[in-house]
Amino acid sequence: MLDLDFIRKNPERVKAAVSSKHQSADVAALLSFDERYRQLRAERDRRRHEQTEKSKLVPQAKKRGEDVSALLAEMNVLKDRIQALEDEAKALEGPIRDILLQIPNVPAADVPPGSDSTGNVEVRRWGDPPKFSFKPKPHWDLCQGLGLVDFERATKISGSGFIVYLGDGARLERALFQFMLDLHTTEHGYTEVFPPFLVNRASMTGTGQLPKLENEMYCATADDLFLIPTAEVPVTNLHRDEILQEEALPIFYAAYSACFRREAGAAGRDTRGLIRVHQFDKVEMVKFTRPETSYAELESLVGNAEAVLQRLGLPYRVIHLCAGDLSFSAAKCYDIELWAPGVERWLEVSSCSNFEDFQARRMNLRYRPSEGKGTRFVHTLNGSGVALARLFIALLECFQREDGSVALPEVLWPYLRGQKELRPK
RNA sequence: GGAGGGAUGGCUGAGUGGUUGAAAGCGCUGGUCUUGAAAACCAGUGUGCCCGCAAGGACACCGUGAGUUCGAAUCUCACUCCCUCCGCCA
Repeated sequence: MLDLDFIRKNPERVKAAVSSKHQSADVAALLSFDERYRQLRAERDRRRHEQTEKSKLVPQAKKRGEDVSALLAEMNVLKDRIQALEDEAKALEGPIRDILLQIPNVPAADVPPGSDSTGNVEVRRWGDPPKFSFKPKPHWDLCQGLGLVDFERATKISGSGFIVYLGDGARLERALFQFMLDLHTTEHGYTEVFPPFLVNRASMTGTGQLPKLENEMYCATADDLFLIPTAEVPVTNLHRDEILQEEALPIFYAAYSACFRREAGAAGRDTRGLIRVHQFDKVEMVKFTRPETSYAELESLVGNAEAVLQRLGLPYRVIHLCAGDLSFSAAKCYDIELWAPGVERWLEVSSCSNFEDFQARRMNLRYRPSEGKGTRFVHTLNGSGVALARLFIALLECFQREDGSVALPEVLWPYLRGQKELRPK
């Protein structure tokens, strides 16, 4: 959420951000509610002051044996007046907060203009797409031939969009996220976290999934808990409602989690294979930083995600998202896409974002500067490091051989008890 | 699931209707003293929000939300969380 004072002073910039992110929050209404709210509060505060002063007279008068009934009558009128002011102000708090929660973050100054993905800018590429002397197969054929996945039974036990990994498939999945976690925790300075996969409403609101994306998430209604769409939610909320010491910053966490998404708006898209599924595995990186360093930290965060792909030897490109393609909470975001030669598509496997103080404000996460007074909001960042299923796809499709076998990258061998390739059984 | 107990500032802990945002101690920061440190002593030390250029001032906050009262940390109700014991359980 944005600073209300910032909105008061920059209404046009905020309105521009709302429309560039295709949102519909009513900034003008917010400002008029806010104006009225402050009037009411000021009046109430004056009456309260009066009340406090007068209430002190009661015991004094009683002590002198005076009749206090006139004073009490006066106080009763005052009390009703305060109550009325209070009620009217309270009634405005809900609408103010509702609108505030619906206003998206303002894109950073260097974010490219543009209203959709066509405005995105490719920043760099790494690696060459593999050349094949045969027509590379899509991953679902490779999975079939190698016996890695059982799509039919997954549908039977859960429904479409769910995956059962079997045998080498299950081992490869586990090897991949274990490799990624090890890389980030041993070489990139992240502390490993294993979070809950169900979180409460306050956590979902803190990172910005709620109130807008309620329909995108699986909800355990009996307990009002949500299945996490990404480990970003539990991990970023670790420090919700805290005041950190400046010396504690920056904090880096890396977490594996399963991720659950209803994909309600994407029904019918990418129905085949592993491209778009309701449950997938992901290693997520989360950073808490001082405001001054957050953009430098965003660059190194992207680098940490790229390191995963470089070690695996998978070609990718980094995309700087334009304003219109930026998510609700992000101020700046890079996507990393892997080339998947079987399906002949670039697949998004990472999204690295700086939220500046947008999430911190929602979750009331601050730090105390070692110099100077008061508190400041921390900056939060996160990035996939990286998302499975799609990584799994690219790996199979890039390293496939004509006979249907798949070569495994050397960095994974230790995680697979020395196994160097996947062979049809 | 059953039965009890509890929630106060960074921490410990007092406070059961009236200048209590809150005693005391610890911790922390600055100062005095000291060659330096410790000890001792002195001073300071929550957050939010509004008004103000500022100095400063007002208001709110004692788990959360309602209520009683002229006045609530203190009384009432609901909820949440934590602790202890019993039962159940991977």
